[in-house]
This record gives sequence, C-alpha cells and structure tokens, in this order.
Amino acid sequence: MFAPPVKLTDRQQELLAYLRQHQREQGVMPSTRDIQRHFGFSSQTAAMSHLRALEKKGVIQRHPHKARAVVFPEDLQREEIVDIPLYGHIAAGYAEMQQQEPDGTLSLDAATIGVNRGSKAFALRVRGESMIGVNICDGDIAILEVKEPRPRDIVAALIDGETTLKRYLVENGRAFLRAENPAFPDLMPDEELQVQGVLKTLIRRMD
Amino acid sequence: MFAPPVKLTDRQQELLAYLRQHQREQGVMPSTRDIQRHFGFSSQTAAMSHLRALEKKGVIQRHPHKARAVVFPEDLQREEIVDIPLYGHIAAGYAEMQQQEPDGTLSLDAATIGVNRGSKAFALRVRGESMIGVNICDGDIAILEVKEPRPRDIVAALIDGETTLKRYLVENGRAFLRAENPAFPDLMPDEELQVQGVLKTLIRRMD
DNA sequence: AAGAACGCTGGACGAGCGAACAGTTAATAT
DNA sequence: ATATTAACTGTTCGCTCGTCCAGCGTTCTT
Repeated sequence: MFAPPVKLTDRQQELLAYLRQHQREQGVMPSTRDIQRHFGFSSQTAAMSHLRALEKKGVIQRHPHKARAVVFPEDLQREEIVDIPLYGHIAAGYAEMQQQEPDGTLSLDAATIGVNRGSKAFALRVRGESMIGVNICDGDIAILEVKEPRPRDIVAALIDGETTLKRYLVENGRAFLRAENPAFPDLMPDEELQVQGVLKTLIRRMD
Repeated sequence: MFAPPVKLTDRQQELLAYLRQHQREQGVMPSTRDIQRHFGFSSQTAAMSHLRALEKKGVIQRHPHKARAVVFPEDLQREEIVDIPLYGHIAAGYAEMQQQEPDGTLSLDAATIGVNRGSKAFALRVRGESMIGVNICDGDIAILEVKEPRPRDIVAALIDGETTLKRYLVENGRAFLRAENPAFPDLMPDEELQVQGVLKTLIRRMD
C-alpha cells in the first residue's frame, strides 16, 4: 500500500531514526524503557506518546499490549529478502561451495531476482568478454540458481577445475558450452559436464 | 561471520520456519506462548526448549529476559536494505514523482547498488536500444540516485515531457544528452535540462 | 484568542513474558 | 547396553512492559 511521504517533526524524526538504529544493531525493537533511557526522558510515557504520534502519522504500526512490537509498514510490505553468497573463486560443486566462506553477500528481494527463499543460489563475478554477444560484461555480478539446466540456458559450469559462464547446449545427446562471442571456442568437457547453476539475474554497477 | 550450514531436526526446522513466517507476517517475533499456541503444546516451556536448542546450533540468537527478542544472525549481518520504487512512466521531477504510486518496489542492500539509505533513489525500465553501445538493453531495470550529474554520467532526464536514459555531456557550457548508439541523435533541450537522476546500478533478469 | 498538536513529567496497575526447576518417554549416538 | 539428545509436560516466580490517567508548558494552526 503506497503512502506518500508525511511531515514529521524534528523530534519525531530522531525517534524514528533511533527505532531503525536499534533494530539494525540489536535485531529487535526497543521497549518504551529502552527509548526512555536513550533519550534521557524522566518518564517512559514520553516514549509512549511519541510512538502514538508516529503511529498516527502512519510511519510505524504497533501491536497493542505486546512488548517490542513496533513495526515499520515497509517491512511488512517488502518481498522476502534473500541473502546470496558471492564467491570469488569456485572450483567445486554446490555442496562444497556451501562450506566455503564467500567473498561477500548480496541481499535482494526474491521477486527481483526470480529465486525463492528456499532455493539454493549463489553469485559470482563475470570474467572476460566471452558472453559479450548477449551484453554480459566483464565485472558483472551473475546470480545463479542451483538447478538442472535446459538447453540454451546460460550456466556456470566446471571446466578443467575452473568455473566458467557460458551457454549450455546439447547436440547428439552431448552437452557442451558455447560462448556468446565468436572469438571463443566451444568447450567440450572430457567427462560429464558439471553444471553449478543456471543464470537468473545480472547486476552491474555503473558508477 | 560466515557459518556453514548445520544439521537441524525436522521439528527444529518447523520451529525455524514458524519464526520466519511469524516475523514476515506480523513484523515481530512470536513470544513463547505464541509458539506454544501455534504448535499446540500444553506447555510454553516446550517452546523455550526448542529456542534454546536452536540458539545452541547458532541459527538464532536471543536477548535474555526480553520479550520477543529472538534474532536471526543473518539479519544482524545484512547490509541495510533500501526499498527502491519502480516507476513505469515518469513525466515529472523527483518531488512530484514521490507523490505518484510506483509500479512496484525493488529491495536491495545499499552496498550492492551504491545508494545510501538516506539518499533519494528510484528505478525505471530501459526502453529501446539507444544505450546498447554500453551494453544497456531494452527491459533492463535502471536504479538511479537523485543528485547532480557530472559530465559523462548516464542520467534519466526529461525531454519533451518524457523521461529518457542517456549520457550527460556538457559542451560550451551547454548540457545535452547523447545516446550510446549511432542510430540515435543527440538531444538538445529547449530549456535547461531537467535531470531526474544519475544511473547507479543496472539489473537484468535472464530467465 | 482558542484549540490542537507537541513534548514531555509522574505514578500506579496488571498482563505478558522469559526463566527456573522437576520430570517423562522416545530416539539416536557411542 | 548405556549415555545423550530430542521433545515434550507441568508449575511457579518475578521482572518486563504496555497502558491508563492526570497534568504542565510551548508552539502551531485556525
């Protein structure tokens, strides 16, 4: 439910900022006494009063009679967030990958990247220009889902112990990888092709 | 702090799923009595027992002696999430844009897109092939920050009452827009160029 | 000027809530 | 076979916590 911005007093903004900060740092909302202590109020009902005003302006919601039950409406409306580990170097299947510490983590809502919370997903950085024919650039972040590839899917797969991002093709019952750049040859695996994941979403920083 | 996956019993997984669900739907964690009611336990201490076990396995954290104070460790570690409104059609400056209901919302961590929580940002869909020279494709989602452009930034700007995504250039003290595709001419505004935002990040679904 | 909103003080109440403790039975690990 | 873990029941306690009520002074709106 879209809500245009509302006017808050300076003090109300301070209160709101404190709620956000506390939630970020502690993982839970503060109680009215936490708020009292933080702002140096003599009475906890000053906190109550502010919460009531913020609720009236629609920027928070409260569950009556429950401790720590302040809610940001946008938290309720948000699509479920998925944490995607970003690996710098992968030389393994997904099971081993999970045991490896990632280089970082991306967090996005599930709908944006087309990956459900329960699905296994990971991210890696595109290296080189082998997929430039479909506008996939060196340095892009590729988000992949661990699942069976269909022909023409773009996949991350293991070739000679290294992960590569290519188009997955099947000819004469034989799976292989093709670049989207004529300067790069097809890759035929010696054994069965080990696909690590199927490309779902691409992210590129432009600044 | 990276933690490899741990083994949970079936019941523990049910408990964990309930915690997630309750938090998503209500915005706050359940109390031990909420958990008791949900699972049909005769005693609230069954819930306590499960929470203790989950905490021991590291998949939740708890603040002692505080109500509803179960925390998912990954929530604490996550970069701050930013909700970016996605507009289908923009024929205005940012102030008017804010009053308009967006077509949807993207939620991403601030570090991934290079936009701080306090900054004003919005998203729109790329239309056409005018920026294909820098691998920006029709249908891509562009995330922009409202700020002053520097020469060579890619910006969303108003031309003839329509928003367009182009490279911002300044020559002889005159600002104008250039496509990254020779098939598209430079765009010189009749009046002062109204820039809506500067491109920060591009997102593309590949499936 | 009057009324409403803002931003607090202060006190007291009772329900919500985590926690401690004791225990049982079943399943799993050694 | 024994020990440990899992999954609960059951009772009680005391603290945390939101809520109500009364009020004051200041600022803003009509």
